[in-house]
Amino acid sequence: MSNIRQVAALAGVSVATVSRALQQPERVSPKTRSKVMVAVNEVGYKPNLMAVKFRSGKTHNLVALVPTVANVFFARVISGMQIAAAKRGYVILLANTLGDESIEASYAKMVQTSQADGLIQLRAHNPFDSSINKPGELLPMVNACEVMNDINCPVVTLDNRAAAKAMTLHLIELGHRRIALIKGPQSSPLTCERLAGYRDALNEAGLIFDDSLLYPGNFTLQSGHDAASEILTNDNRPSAVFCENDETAIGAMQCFKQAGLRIPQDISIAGFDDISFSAFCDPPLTTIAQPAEEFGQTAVSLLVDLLEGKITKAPKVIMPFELILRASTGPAPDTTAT
Amino acid sequence: MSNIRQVAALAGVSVATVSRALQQPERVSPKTRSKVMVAVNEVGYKPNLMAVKFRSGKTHNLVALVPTVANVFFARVISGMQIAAAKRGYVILLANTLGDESIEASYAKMVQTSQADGLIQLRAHNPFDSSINKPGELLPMVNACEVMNDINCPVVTLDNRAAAKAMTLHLIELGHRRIALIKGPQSSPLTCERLAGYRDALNEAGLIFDDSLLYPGNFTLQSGHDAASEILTNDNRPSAVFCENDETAIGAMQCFKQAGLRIPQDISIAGFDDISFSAFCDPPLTTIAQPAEEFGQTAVSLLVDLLEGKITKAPKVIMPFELILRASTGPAPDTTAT
DNA sequence: CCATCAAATGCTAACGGTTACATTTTAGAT
DNA sequence: ATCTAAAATGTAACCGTTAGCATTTGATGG
Repeated sequence: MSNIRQVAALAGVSVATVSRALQQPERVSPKTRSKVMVAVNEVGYKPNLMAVKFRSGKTHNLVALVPTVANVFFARVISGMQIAAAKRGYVILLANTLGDESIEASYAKMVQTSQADGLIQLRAHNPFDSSINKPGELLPMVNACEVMNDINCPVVTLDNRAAAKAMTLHLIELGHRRIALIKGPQSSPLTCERLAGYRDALNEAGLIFDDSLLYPGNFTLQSGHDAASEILTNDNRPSAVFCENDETAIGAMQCFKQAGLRIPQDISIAGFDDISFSAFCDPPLTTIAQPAEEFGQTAVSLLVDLLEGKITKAPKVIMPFELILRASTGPAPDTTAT
Repeated sequence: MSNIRQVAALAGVSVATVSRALQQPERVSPKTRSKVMVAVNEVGYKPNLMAVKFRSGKTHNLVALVPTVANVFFARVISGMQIAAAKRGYVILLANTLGDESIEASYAKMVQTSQADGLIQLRAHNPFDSSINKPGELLPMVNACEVMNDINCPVVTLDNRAAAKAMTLHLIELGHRRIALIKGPQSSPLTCERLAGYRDALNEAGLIFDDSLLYPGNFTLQSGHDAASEILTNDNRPSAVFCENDETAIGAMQCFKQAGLRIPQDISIAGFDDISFSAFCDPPLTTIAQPAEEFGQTAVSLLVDLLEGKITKAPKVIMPFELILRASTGPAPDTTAT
């Protein structure tokens, strides 16, 4: 591997001149510049960027803590992060943490060991150990999607409560009175927020909250399927099911259909996220669209701003959601009899 | 940010001793070691790994060129790469290339600029410029999933031709005589290999190959849906459709169902990849399971072996596939009449 | 008490760039 | 031709760590 000294020797100039010829060509005479370029090509010189990063103290790396890369929604977020990072000259170091705090901590340590400048966390948990805290300074981090409310860094999120309320109201307007909710993991704040929105809607419509209509889930296809078979055993079966994400809804949908129920004639199903598969279910799934790519882009953009000293206060960005009405939700069966 | 000199000063020893106390504790007396540890904790010393990497010339970073992170199959591969990389002390730098050769090239350059030690390419294209070629040396790269056959590096793949043949034979055994094929992108070798396997099966069964049964696709849900509506306009409609991946199959399935066809009674559908959604379709999708996570793990493992000089010849690893028979394929409609 | 040797520790030169500062060259004005 | 200022180039310190070699310390045996 050639280095700048070899180039300098070959071109018959000093290393400083080579460096300048490459970084600030206007500061070098055209003649020297071309001598240098010839030498560069001759030896196939490529600057060692590890040395540059070490010298400058800036790595231009960003760690992304993602609970599960294999989750379609997160995949879209990652995609957005990539785009924004590339645009601003940063690289994403992807960590598939499986929600494990020790894995998160080990990747967070990359920031403290100067391997990365900052971190994006998609889960509501501070991955840093306390040694990183500087009084009055923001953490070198952005918390997106599933966020903490008392964290000292920029935050990008969605009004999950309002979104869940909107969806529940949609089901209520269709005449549904008994609406099941298949929840996400207990530990996730998203689960609580969406549950709160669901309750808000019931309250507003004057419906009573019945916790026998709450079913556990964990955002996977299988958990949706399992919850659905539980629902089928309910003597007083709900006429609609709101699932806290699309995977759960798709899993549930399969179960209902295989049990011979028609969707939405016999039971309505709604999801959350609007992953690509949701538009290609049969019937297509009513859901809440989240701007997943924009989540990633905004998170990166805020983080870079923070790292480059362009912001000193931690903003809280609320992204918009959209109710996507498709064919999986319809009037409640008994509504017609009313 | 504290450095090793501050620790040394505080502990009253030389920097070399601090370094040794941390890297090879047995080479330092217990007394000194504890003095050093006290000082380390005192100043909150964390070694600057950028400096270490620069010094050692090894970054322990691996670039992964992934056509689309948002593709469920690739997401599984990435997950496998992560696991294997973490196990061997490497970090994955994820590049979402969108199949764009200039984006690939820009990330490949990270290897040549000492920002990464090696690269994993999931597409059949050499992302390096020729300057990296060393006579008689392997490229610092592993090519996985969709592979080139004349590339000077380890390769991890599946016998796509045999797999496609097996699936086609399965459909033929069910009595299907007219089997459509929804292809992947023209540019992908996978498309050709799977097509070849499809033809092999037809030949073996003595069926004639009819290229009006070939439909273009690009591995997306939408393209499956589009191809299916084309198929519906075919006067002599095929009784089975083999899709070159599961997304395509799921898109096609929706189209057929919405057109009132029953699956598999009216038309059989088969996919390729066995993504998680395939088991949760209605009906569940017959497909070819690929060991996606193992692809990623094996690729990383081979690459690390190569980088650490443990292999000098480029192996070609063929991963096993498995025919997963589910309910989306069944006897051909006219077979019953036979 | 000294010689010998091993263990422990220290000193310092790398690694490959960048950049502040010093020095030389060049061009323009007189 | 001479002076001056600007442009071009060179010199060397620096970033934080490691590791080879030199030196010191301490233990062992005679």
